[in-house]
This record gives sequence, structure tokens and C-alpha cells, in this order.
Amino acid sequence: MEVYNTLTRQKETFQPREPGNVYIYVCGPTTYNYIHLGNARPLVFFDTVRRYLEWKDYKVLFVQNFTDIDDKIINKAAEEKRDPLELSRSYINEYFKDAGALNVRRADIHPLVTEHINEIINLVEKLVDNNHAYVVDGDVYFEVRKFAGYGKLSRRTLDDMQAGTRVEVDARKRDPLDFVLWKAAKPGEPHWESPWGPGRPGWHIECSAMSLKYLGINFDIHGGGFDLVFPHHENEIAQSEAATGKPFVRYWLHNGFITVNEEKMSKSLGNFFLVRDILAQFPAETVRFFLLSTHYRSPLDFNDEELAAAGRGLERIKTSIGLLAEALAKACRQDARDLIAGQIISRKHTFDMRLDEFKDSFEAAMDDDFNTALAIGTCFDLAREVNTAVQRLGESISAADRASLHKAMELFTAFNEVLGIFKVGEDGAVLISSVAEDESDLTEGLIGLIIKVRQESRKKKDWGTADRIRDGLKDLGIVLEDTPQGVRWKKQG
RNA sequence: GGCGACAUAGCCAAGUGGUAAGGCAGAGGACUGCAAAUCCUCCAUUCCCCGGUUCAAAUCCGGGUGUCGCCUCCA
Repeated sequence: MEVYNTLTRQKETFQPREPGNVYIYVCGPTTYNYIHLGNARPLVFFDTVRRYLEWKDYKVLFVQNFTDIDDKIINKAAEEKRDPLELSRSYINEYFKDAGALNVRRADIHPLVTEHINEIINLVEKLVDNNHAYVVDGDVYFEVRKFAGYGKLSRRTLDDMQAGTRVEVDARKRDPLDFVLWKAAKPGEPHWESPWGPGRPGWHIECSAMSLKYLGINFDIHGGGFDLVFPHHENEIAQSEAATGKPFVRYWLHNGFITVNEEKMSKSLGNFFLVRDILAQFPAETVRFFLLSTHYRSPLDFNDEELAAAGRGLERIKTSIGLLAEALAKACRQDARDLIAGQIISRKHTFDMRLDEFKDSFEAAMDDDFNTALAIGTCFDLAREVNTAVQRLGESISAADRASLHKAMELFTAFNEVLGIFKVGEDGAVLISSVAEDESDLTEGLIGLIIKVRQESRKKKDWGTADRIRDGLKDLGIVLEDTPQGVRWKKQG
């Protein structure tokens, strides 16, 4: 397996610190608002990374923090006259709703900054003690000039960066790029006691403190959006390695941006789409599918047309799984009949799919720096193979074909374990039923009745009535398909 | 101003030296009462432009153009 490491700017063979175990830290959101689509991309992508590693039988420890105290939270809380910590708690709750809808699994550990103040203070003390940090008026700054490797992740030298400095420099800093590890509290702000007086952690130190606590030195994967490369991750490396004297992280993975109308989506530009607003318009599985349909390092432009197109593509895969399930059900009934007749009739083997090839190509795609776009291509290839086969099989299905059908379903299920596009039932099988789960027996019965009546009209070649019923149901969001095997109905996707 | 990324069909998108995956849209055909779904066929002699290296380049090198991003909170 190869992963692209931002630190070396190339694909490297993935070798975890401990064979068989992978330790991952992903920078989570600052909880002062609902998450937007730009937040959703790393969530979905790193969730997929985690799923894939587990699929490959790695034992994964996955940590994602919440930044639950910082300027933005304090400001927003002041605006709304709320307690900052209460505010961030409430957005953490909302985060779980949105992420859950996107089928993003909870991390093994979701550490909060406010619950790791001691660890943070200890780390800052270490940096002060070993002269990598200095104290000014209750603030503690990291001294970048004292850390030789500063700039190695973002590939910039300190002098490069000075030339482009756009903010006014705090005269108390020894270097304009020195960044705050501990921030003295202003009156009325949330604060914790520390050796330097009451204050709160700077932004970067939390991730170092918490990742080192849970994952140890030199853990495997640290992820986040590309905009975190500088300064956030650069600073994490500096402070962590200055404190421990050892390499901080083995592989740095960064996802590209979501753009809207070709422009970066960001909270400050105000052009962001909240996940929950998008989910009001599009099924969550379509959104997840859309996010995974482009390689994670490429930019991804968001617009309704592309999302709708993704939905239509996804529908194709769903249909295929549905056809497969139908054929399997038929095969099972036939199994029962054959058993009753005392024989399993072995017919000519007609459904010899290249099933193992699909698994291989899926795995090869994911092994190549998590190429989900290519892996999805394999899903489409499998769908076509299944559709062709199912169409050809007809009424009597041989034992060999039954085995192939099962195998094809297992493949869809396996691919979905990684991609997480479809929800799965308790038995682990993909749920693609177009009938909503809350569909009542009454609805089912009514539609069944209507279909029966329509079939009688069709028998009498009363096409006018038959079409009126079909059109009428379509207006209600129920799509009827007359197939050689009978009438099939589904809710409009 | 400094640094970096990207440019593949109408649209989205894989592909980093061996002769252009896949999806959406579109055209034709099979099936169907019609539709839908499905299947089959077609849909980039060519990968922004110009040079170069090579038996061979979308892929490597140089130059140009364009787009985007980072250097400030950001996923």
C-alpha cells in the first residue's frame, strides 16, 4: 500500500510503527457552528481510510479532537450571550448528527481541549524548560528560530515567510512567526490556572498534547485539510519534536478543498453550505458518494448539477444491488423447491463472473493512495457484470450461478464496508431498499392493491387507465416498472 | 511579492513512459402496449500551447498561457 506523504511530497510504502496496528489522528472542527461541506470532506475521507485499513485487517486506533475553546467560540458565545463551553458542547452534539448522517463512524476517542488542560500545560512547561518557548506577560510563545526543522512540512523557510507577512507584528515576539502556546485570559474569558497565570491553550498545542497522549510518539497518520499544513501542522511538528526530540508523525495526509463556483468555501468568506442544508436536498448517501468520487487530494467543486449527476450514477449501483437481491431470493426459493424434490439440479454454468478480479482491482485502487474514484469505477464495472448476468439467468438458476450471485453480493457488501455509501442492516447486508424503513404495512398494502387493479386494466389492454395510474403514482413519488418478471415499484430517489 | 498545486470529451473524473478506466448527458438498437429499468453499439487519433529527451510521452525536462490555493482564522 502506498500513501502520499505531504512531508516528503511523494507516495511512500505504508509501514506502520507497529506491524498490524495503525494510529491515526485527524484534526476535528472548532465547534462554534454546524459543520459545512468543507468540513465533511476530511470527515468522510479519513473515515474511509479508517474503514479501508480495518478492511485490510489492521487494528486501528482513530482519534479526532474537538476544539471546544478558542477565540471564535468565545466571540460567538458573547454575541449570543451564552456560555462558551455550553455553546461548543451543543455544536458537538450537532456535529454527531451531521457526521452520523454521512455514515461517518465515531472515532475511538474524541478528546476535548478543555479536558486536557493538564497535558497541555505539561507540554508547554517542557518547552519553556528546554528553551524552545518564552513567557511574556502571561503569554507563552514558541520560538521558531530555535527549531531547526521549522518549515519542513510546508516547504518554506522562515525568510520566505517573512517576506510575505501580511499581519502586523506583535512587538513582544522575538520572531514574527513565533506562535502562542498559552494565552493569558482577558477579564471575563474562560480560563484555567497555569504556572504563567490564568489563561487558555493556544490553537496548535492541543493537537500535539492530545495526539501524543493517545497515540504516542511517531504515530502513523495525521490528517486534515490542506489549509492546515501551514501554520497548524507545521507548528504541531515544531512543538512536538522540540518537546520530545523525536519525529512526531510518520505520514501526513491532507485532503484538497471543496470549492463552490470554483472558489474556496470557507467560514470567513461566508460562501459555505452547511451539511444539514445539503442533506435537506440530497440523500446523504449521494453526498458521501459525491465526496468520494474524486481523489481526495484533488479540488472538488460543489454544485447541484454534479451532485444530481452523482445521484443518478449511484442509483445505477443501487438498482444493480436490488436486481441481485431479487435474483438471490429467487435462487433461494428454487433451492427450497429443489430440496423438496430431493435434488439439486446442476445446470450449465453460465454465470462465471470475473469476481476475483473485481476485488483485486478495488483493492489495487485503494492501495494506491486511497484512490476512491478508481475504486468506485470498479463498483460500476461490477454492477454491469451483475446486471448482464442477472438478465441472462432467467427463471432457473444453477447451483454454480447461485454461488456466483452470493459472491457478487458479498463483493458489493465488502466494497460498501470501505466506502460506507449504503447503510447496512443488522446482518451486515447492504440496505438498498428504495422503500423507506418507516413505510407502513398499510402503504405497502395500498400500493400493492393499486398495482393489482392496474394489472387488470393492462390485461384488458386498457392502456389509458393503466397509464393514468402509473402517472398518478409517479406524481406521488412512486415509480412503477413493468418488467418481464412482474411489476416492480420504488420510491423516487 | 514569496511558495505550491492543477490544466484529460458537452460535464464530472481515473490514468505519472508503452499507445486514453468509469460515471452523467447524448445518439442508435434489443426488450416493452407505451414508459421505466437493463443489455448491446457509438460518443477524446488524443490529453492547454510551443519546444526538447526517448524506439515510445497525457505521463519526463524547459518555456509560455490559464485556473486555483497557501503565506491571516479556516477542513
